Amino acid sequence: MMPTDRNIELTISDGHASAAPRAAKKILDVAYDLFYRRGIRAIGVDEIVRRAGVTKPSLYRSFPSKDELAASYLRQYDLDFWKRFDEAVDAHPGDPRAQIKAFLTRVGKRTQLPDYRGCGMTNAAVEYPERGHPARVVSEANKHELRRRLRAMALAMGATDADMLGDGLLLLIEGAYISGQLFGLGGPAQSVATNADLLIEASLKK
Amino acid sequence: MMPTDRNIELTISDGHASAAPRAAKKILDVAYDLFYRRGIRAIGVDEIVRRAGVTKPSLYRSFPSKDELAASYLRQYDLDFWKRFDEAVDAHPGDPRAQIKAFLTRVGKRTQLPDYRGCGMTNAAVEYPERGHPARVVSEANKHELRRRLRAMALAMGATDADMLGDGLLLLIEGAYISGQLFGLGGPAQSVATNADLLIEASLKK
DNA sequence: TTGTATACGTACCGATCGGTAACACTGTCA
DNA sequence: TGACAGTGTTACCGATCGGTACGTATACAA
Repeated sequence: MMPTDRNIELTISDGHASAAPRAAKKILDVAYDLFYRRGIRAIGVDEIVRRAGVTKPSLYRSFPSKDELAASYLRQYDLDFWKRFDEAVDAHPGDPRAQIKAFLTRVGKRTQLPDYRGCGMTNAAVEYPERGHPARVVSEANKHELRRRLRAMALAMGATDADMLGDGLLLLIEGAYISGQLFGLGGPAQSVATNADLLIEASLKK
Repeated sequence: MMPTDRNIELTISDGHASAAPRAAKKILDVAYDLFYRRGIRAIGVDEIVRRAGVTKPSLYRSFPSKDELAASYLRQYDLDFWKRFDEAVDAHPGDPRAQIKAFLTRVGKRTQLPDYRGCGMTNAAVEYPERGHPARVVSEANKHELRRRLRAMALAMGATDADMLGDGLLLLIEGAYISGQLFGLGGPAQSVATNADLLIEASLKK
């Protein structure tokens, strides 16, 4: 769940590769944890710097604003998300149905953890409905890419209507993220992989 | 989307039937609209009273706190939600599959509206992850009841595994709420009814 | 007319919000 | 040695947060 060291420079300043200040990493690590677990709006910058053991000026030297810090958190989340996704994909080369099943089995397991808090991307989009908000922009980009990949995988499976199946899988995934944090242990999210496989079976060309 | 007059007394003070002050209704109406469209944490009590044309003491005479006002908003949302749900149910007596299809067709249409903001219950649960928060309590109760009813309907349909199908439908519904506000027009939520029907077909005893 | 209760408004509270100005200290590298 | 980047310190800003003490207006009953 924590950002990895080698990605910090990319995440903090959106691409330029100068050495990242030391304090910035601690700030982003703490912000990542707090934003994810308790929500972005619920956390003030004072709490972040306090728990990171730094001061506010250090935060504002590395991040232009709290909104941009939130966007940086989500860019890190994006990297972590695709790492998990690609692990499932790479485990079953050439078999998109097995890839989906592997990914969703893992999602289903994660939703059953005691303090599961859903998808950081999804949550951020709920917290910031205004179009163009820095955090929302990152979130929307992640979801559009996920949709594109799911539709491509549905096509590779030979679905009767690939876009329909891809979107159906996306709905199940988002539903798992949300109901995972709403119901906790024993909730509907545990059945996401099975339901997805049922939907896939029903969507293949006969 | 607005609370109805006849429900205000129930909603405001959680059951006791004394006459509700006149200002309380305006406050709840305005809070309903603002909380739903822009989020609970994003709206301050000052903005609510200003747009309601009243003053803060009036708010705090009818509602013990902002958190309780949020809970009142969700109690009203609960009434409105079940009204919509039961309209779809009543339109197809004795035919749970058609009931689900009717409800989801309507949900799918709503998600395509320009400023669709998802489900107020779901959004509130994302905004308030702390267990026991007044708003979250209402939200969780609503979702548990929805799960119960969906599972009962799946059973009435004659599903091979009714709980599995009921939970699958819940995942699709929550996915539609979220992706509706994430993708907007043309997003995956428009296909929720079709995907649900596919899943139902695949889940019936052969 | 007066008493009483209820609803409403003015003005204010301390705390926290995101964000900044100014300056001292430290380590690195030329 | 000197320059410089990064960090720390302290103190502060105006705005807004949720919430309240207290006086006033209005309605109805006696």
